[in-house]
Amino acid sequence: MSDKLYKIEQVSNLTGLTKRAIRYYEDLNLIRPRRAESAYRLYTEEDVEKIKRIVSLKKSLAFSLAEIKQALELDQEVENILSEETASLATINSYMEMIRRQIKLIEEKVSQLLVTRKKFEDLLMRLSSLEEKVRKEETR
Amino acid sequence: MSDKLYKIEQVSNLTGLTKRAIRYYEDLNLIRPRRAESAYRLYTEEDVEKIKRIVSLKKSLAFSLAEIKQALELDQEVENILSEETASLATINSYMEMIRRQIKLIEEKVSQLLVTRKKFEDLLMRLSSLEEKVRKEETR
DNA sequence: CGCTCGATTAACATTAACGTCAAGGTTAAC
DNA sequence: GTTAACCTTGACGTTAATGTTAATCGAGCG
Repeated sequence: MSDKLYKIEQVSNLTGLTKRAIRYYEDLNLIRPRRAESAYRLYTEEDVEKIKRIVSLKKSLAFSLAEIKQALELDQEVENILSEETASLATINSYMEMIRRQIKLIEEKVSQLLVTRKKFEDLLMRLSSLEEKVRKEETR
Repeated sequence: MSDKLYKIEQVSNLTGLTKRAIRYYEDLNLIRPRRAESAYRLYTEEDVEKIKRIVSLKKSLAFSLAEIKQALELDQEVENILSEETASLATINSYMEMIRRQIKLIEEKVSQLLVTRKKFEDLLMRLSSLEEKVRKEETR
């Protein structure tokens, strides 16, 4: 089961990447889809899962200087409001909303990173078991 | 006190950025150093702190596709080792070390992000107090 | 005063990560 | 069997974030 093969546009829909980006990732050897006789790229479920993992890792990246600037400006504006104490309720609430959005963004990145960390920790534990086993066999 | 002014090379040493990058950030209006009569840029302690904050935010980013590829490859190699069970102790230990390094990297990024989140949460609480105060004054 | 070191702007170069054609094959529906 | 919708491989364009080089100016030292 699950030997379904996808063409690139479907993969694009499934992953949110553009077709161009998907081909680019192949240039970088991040993925290696097989080919039909027609030379069409054919992606397995596994390929798609791998691309989704890449997307998730990339999302925990995405902090351009422009975004950093926005965050710092938001910070500064709020500091001004706090020191002047002359803002309207509407203004205050709108800034609170903006900050909440920033916090949410950060939390998404953090949780992406934690998923990745967990994967590595699992690998570490499994390697540790293997090491113990090998060690025992050697001293046999 | 602390009205010391730095020239660009000193700032470069203090922050780890190149002079070019520092000037570029000025182009983006991320920083606004004052100028000497000679047109030399002069940076206050505050300027330097701000730049350090930018660097820290940038570091919690830094996950290029090349790095993602490395991580995925490491993952794959380890999976192979685990399934084959033929690796030497030395191999196993070296992979464990590589994984530990990846985990450390991730944890650094996470803690950077958490610092930033905490700053925003502080702002949120302070805004919340201000809101309450304003609300009371309005219904007075 | 001249020399050297460091600062300035300007401008062109580069790398990553795609976007955007163009020219041509493929597939599926009618 | 032709047309529309999708695929392919170039190849050149673009944006962010710098690197690099050139030409010029200022500062401090002997």
